[in-house]
Amino acid sequence: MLDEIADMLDLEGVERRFEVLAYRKAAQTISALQEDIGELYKKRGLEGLMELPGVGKSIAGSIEEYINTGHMGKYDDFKKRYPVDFKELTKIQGMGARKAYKLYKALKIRNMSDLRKALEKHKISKLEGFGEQSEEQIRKGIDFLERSGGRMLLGNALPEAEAIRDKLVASGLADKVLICGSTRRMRETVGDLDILIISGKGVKVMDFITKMPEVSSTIARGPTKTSVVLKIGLNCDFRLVERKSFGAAVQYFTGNKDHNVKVREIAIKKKYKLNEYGLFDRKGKNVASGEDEEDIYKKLGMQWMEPPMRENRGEVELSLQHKIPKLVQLEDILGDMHVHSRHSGDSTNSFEEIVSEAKKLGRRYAGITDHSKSEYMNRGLDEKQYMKVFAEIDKANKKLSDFTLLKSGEVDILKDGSLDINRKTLDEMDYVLAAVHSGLKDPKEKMTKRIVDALNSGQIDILGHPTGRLINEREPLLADMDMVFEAAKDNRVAMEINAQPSRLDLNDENVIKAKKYGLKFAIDTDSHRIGHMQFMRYGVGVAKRAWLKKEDIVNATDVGSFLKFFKK
DNA sequence: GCCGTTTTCGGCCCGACTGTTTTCAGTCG
Repeated sequence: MLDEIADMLDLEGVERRFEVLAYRKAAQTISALQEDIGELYKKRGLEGLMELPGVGKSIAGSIEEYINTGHMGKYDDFKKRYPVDFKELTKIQGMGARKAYKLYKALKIRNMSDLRKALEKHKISKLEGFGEQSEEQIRKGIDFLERSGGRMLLGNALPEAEAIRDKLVASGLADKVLICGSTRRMRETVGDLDILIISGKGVKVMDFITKMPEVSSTIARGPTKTSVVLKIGLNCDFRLVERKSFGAAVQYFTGNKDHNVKVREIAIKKKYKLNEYGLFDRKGKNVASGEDEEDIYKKLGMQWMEPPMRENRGEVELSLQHKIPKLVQLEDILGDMHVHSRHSGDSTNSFEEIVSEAKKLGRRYAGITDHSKSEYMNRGLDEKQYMKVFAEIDKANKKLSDFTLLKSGEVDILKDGSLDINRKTLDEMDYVLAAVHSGLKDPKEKMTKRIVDALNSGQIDILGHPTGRLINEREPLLADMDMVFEAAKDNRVAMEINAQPSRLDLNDENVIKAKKYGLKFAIDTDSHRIGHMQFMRYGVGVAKRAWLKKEDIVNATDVGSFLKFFKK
């Protein structure tokens, strides 16, 4: 709502542009909040709200009003004047509030369905300020939205699943609860949640589930299976089995489908039958212990593997040969090479906060990677400012005995393939992380040359979020990844696996490809807030899906070995 | 509308890019 108020304020004219900024900032703070804002208000009242950065008396008042009454007067008033679904329409790439409002004024378009009708009649291209290409772009934007629609980021789905699991366990009604499906396989997006339960109190469990505050409606409800729609807009299937079937059920509900088909074929060859209740011989006798997934695989002559491998990408064959690799684990990650600090504009983290959180998470070093000067919006650093930050890092390190802060920067790769920070300053960095942030729509040839030139400069150690994609929001940049990986190999540049849930960049498929070139990887959180440092598990998920081992990861070693790797 | 303090007002980010124009508006980051 605050974001939409900002949209509508924006339409009021330039003189209100600072109010727009204020509302945007408040909206951002609240959406990044770990805690539910209703809970915060309950605990700390209006004062608690006003302590949030960017939330002052007026906005806090609006939030309070909304929590207490379900309405926000300011929002409602604006909506009367601008009866347009900006939230929906601005999801279309290239469509902002102004264009949306123009469409409303000219064609009375209020929402997506109005817009579709206008597109069908080719009305858009005839409007002043719009043309054939604009119409086509809008059409493409809607297509993209639809293609990505329905699947939720793992980073949103997994915490929701965990919260539900924890409540079920805490209720005392369930003996065992396990999150299965694509969530367990750590897919980057999740179509629905699958939660498996062992309980002797089936009816009570299902009662409990359908009354959970997370649930908005019930689709189906039976003694062993209940399907609900969650308030976050995701379906969730609950499946209840007996203890003796748990292992088989976990295997079955974890998938994926193709993997399961293969495993079942193996069962048939061995004259067994595998279903979600167990592994049975011809006489119908359960031959696996059943309580444990590993035993199912073992009885089939297979080696158990972690769920992220189960995508039928050759893991079944490997498992039959007992050659499943030992995958990198979250605990192996000792450093976080991409952390923003308060020295540039889009983060508020102090060194003290970063160190304390990193230590809590078992890390032993972290690289400070504030934006470089081309990121005007984020008040990126110039050479002089970097040197100042480095001096502060030196100072901070003197006080640290069991942790090391490293000097780095998230340096911009400019349109001509050069870096926007001079060599002298880059040489002062312990390692250089570079990334493309602008001109993301460059044609393939140009973009490839740009990145390859940058890699060939010999000044880069880690290529940050190499494809620039934002899941469900922005397509990856066009570049010939084979040429990029080749150049990275020649220059000993590691690829980042950016663990931000909306990035996961490189993704699993690109990691598999890059690994064939013998490249190494840095799994980084790209933290802009302290809470982001916990995103590491999503990056490790990508690594596991690409079968990476500890040796493949440059930050799964001590700080000395990490630095040695990049010595050129 | 928020914030910090050189504190109760003045400042708040701004250039690139696109598609539309023919000098710019809108969007993005």
